[in-house]
Amino acid sequence: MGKILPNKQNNNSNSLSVAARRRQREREERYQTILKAAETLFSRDGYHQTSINQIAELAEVSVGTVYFYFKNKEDLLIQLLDEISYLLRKMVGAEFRKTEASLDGFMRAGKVFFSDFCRLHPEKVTIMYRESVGQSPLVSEHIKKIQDKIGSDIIDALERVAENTGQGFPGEKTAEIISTSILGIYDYIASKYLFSGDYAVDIDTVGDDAVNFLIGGIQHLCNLESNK
Amino acid sequence: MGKILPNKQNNNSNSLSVAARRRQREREERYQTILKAAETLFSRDGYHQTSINQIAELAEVSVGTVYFYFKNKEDLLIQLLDEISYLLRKMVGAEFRKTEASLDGFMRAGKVFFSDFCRLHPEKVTIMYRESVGQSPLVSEHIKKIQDKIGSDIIDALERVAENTGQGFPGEKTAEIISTSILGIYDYIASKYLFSGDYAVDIDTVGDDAVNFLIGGIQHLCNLESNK
Amino acid sequence: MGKILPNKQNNNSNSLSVAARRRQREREERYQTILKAAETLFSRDGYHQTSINQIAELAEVSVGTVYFYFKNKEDLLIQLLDEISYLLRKMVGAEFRKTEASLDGFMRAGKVFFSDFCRLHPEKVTIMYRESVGQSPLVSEHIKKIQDKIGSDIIDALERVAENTGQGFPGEKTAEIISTSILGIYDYIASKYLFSGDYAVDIDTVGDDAVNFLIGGIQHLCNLESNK
Amino acid sequence: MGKILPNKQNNNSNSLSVAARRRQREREERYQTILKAAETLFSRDGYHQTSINQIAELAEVSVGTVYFYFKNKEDLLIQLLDEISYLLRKMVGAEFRKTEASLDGFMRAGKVFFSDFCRLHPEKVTIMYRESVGQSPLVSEHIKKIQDKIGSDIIDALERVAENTGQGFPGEKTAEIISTSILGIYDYIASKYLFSGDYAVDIDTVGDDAVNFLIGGIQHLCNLESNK
DNA sequence: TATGAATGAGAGTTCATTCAT
DNA sequence: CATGAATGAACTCTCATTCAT
Repeated sequence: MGKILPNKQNNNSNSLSVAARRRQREREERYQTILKAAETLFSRDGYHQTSINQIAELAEVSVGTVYFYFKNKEDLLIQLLDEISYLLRKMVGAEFRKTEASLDGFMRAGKVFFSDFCRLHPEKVTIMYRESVGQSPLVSEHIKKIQDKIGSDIIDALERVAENTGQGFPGEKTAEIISTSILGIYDYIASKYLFSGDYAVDIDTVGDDAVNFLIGGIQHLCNLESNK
Repeated sequence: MGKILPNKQNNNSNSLSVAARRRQREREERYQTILKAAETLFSRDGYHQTSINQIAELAEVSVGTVYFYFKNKEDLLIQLLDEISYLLRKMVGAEFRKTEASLDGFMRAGKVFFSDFCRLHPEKVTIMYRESVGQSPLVSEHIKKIQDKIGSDIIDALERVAENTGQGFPGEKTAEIISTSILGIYDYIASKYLFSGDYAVDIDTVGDDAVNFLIGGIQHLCNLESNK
Repeated sequence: MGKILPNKQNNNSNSLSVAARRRQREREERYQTILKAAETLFSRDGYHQTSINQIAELAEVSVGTVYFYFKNKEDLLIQLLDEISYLLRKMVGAEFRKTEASLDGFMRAGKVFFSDFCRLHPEKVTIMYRESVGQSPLVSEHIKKIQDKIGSDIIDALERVAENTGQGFPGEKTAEIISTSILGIYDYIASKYLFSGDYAVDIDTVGDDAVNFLIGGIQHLCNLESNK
Repeated sequence: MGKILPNKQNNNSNSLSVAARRRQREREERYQTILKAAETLFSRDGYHQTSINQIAELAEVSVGTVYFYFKNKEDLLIQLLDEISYLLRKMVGAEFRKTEASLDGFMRAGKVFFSDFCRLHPEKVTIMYRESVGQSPLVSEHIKKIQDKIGSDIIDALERVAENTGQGFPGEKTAEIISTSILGIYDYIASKYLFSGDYAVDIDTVGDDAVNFLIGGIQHLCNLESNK
């Protein structure tokens, strides 16, 4: 993730001694252990209902150690959201890039989100979508940046598809609106069908319907025909 | 909203004395004053960043008075969400019922949401969509019920439209998925274009695009043709 | 109980109008209703766990009315303890006075306490013995007076018995010590066998043993022989 | 008392480092300091009249520290009662066991209670007997267990004495009733002559009379002759 | 680096008491 | 006399954060 650890030269050269390398490896493991503990608890109990003591306990380190690796509780959430959004963009983006920027790409990317990302990382989805709101200004600001980044991915994809098919967007903001709508659909569908135990449904089927819904929306707004 | 006030007979008969009626009216005013103060602060700073003391101060009452009218802080949020969702359903539902259960109805309902509800009650939208997540189990449970109610409204509307046009839904869960997607779109579009000061756009235009997007989604999933 | 009601002439003469007499009667009923409500709640939940609001609710009056009849919460407890101790002294003392100041009188008085007072008024016993400790200085002071009064009753009885039988007490404080011991026995036996649901025993049998125990104690200290 | 401190392995092995041992010792000292402060204030002002802030102030720690060592205010009282009852049982029981289970043992144990325990630890007696009633259900339950334990000690002693002297108890519950009566005597005598400043008497003399009183009671119920 | 005891501001909540009507 | 809404001081408890070891 390229996270630069505190007070540490990010020197990957092999000039480091064996001991130094071991220490660096251990540091990174600790960092991840703590982050994983936070992920587990934030997703299970929520950010505000989780205390640093609980995180330290689960990670089997002292509270002091948590504060050595992370500036404060907010930082812990921010780093977590960064990791999650990085993984999300990597997985979904990679799938889209396999196609030649077509609506089919949106379909495949959507399936990857519902069938792979949500299924493999339900806790990450919970945090991404549940702890992304109602936070302090500082965190809110950061979250907006993340969402803008993911939004940009979608807008870029939309524009390339439009270019490829020779179509355009009726309004200046249309691509952005579509992007925002898609994010809303992803969030609500994932939240409803993944975490509320009441719904015992096949996430694949649900994902298919949701993807078809948004494909329809795009076509309707842009007069595109699926090149599927 | 027909909220029954604490320790009060809900006696609407005119047998009440003048003094008693005045007191009851004052009680309801106080109740609304406090609720309004909570709305303002929750929407500006967020639920967790708002203290009961601040609410009392803004409402110009003592903390004790807040607790006279509301069981606790959670109750304050729940009553608020109830009032907001009641208003939302009333406004949007009334507009839909003006049509004869057609896709056009969805369009008009969507416009009412974006152009009327969001514009007139931006704070209510913030609370409805920002404080609806990451809360304690008790609140989460209540919120789920509210969302289910609104979701049911949409599903009912969808089914009546399908019936009217002689179409159907491909899958058992399709109507529910569409409903959930629409809620997601509403949430994200409203949140993005209403409260992030960066975007100075015409909410009407944005709303139009969003509504067209979801209309396209419905048609695509159900093979409906707009009877607009 | 001779409790003088607030701001009221304690005029029992028949010069009062019918209406005035009715009001006075109603006042006394209210007073008793509130006291009874307090008794019920204090005995069930304890003094500190009971609020004035609860008492008012159970008595079906407003909190203001409670404060009209009683100076404050402490006063409520004090009046209650006065009533209880008055009844206790009346019942037990009356029984003792039926005998000619003999050890037999102690026996009969003890039986009255266990078989009559405890059985008929378990809540009064709870309050008398459970709320008599751990209170504020003002209440503590009053309780000490009550206990001294009951203690004096016993000491008087002991001295009359000693006089009747020509015996004496070895030490200056002996009568007082016996009296205190008897009170301790009454308290603990009543508390253990009356209110802890675990013990399903015959209070009469238990009372008999307890009474015999204390009779033995008296004899041993004073070299008396039972004139039973 | 072998109280296990929070989050600590109860590792008594000498494998602990010097620093770790020092920290453990300091933790135990702090724990005792806070408990001692609570004892002082509870005994002087009563449990309900004492606030955590006062305890923290007297112990010269912060409120947070109090809550680091004790779960809550109730826990503080419970730990205190445990320590007191442990000491009481140890002192009185040790004295009784010096004799060969005779009435003389009861005498000596009684003297130890009045002359040693009460004189050395008047505050402990206050708490033991004044805060043992009128508490919340949770505390009440715990207190009942403690009293049952002490009661059992006495019953055991009584049964061994009866066995030694070839006597028996008239009823099934007699030993228990005697035990309860003795506890009542201890409580009332200690409370009256130790803490009510009005009585400046020799606790030894008072104790002697009280002990003789209960010895007489036992003999009378069991037809025992003192083997003194 | 790692620890974990200590901090203390601040939170939510209760409740005896008052007083205008 | 009776009401009950209003008060606000005081309480218990939490927890992010620090720092000496």
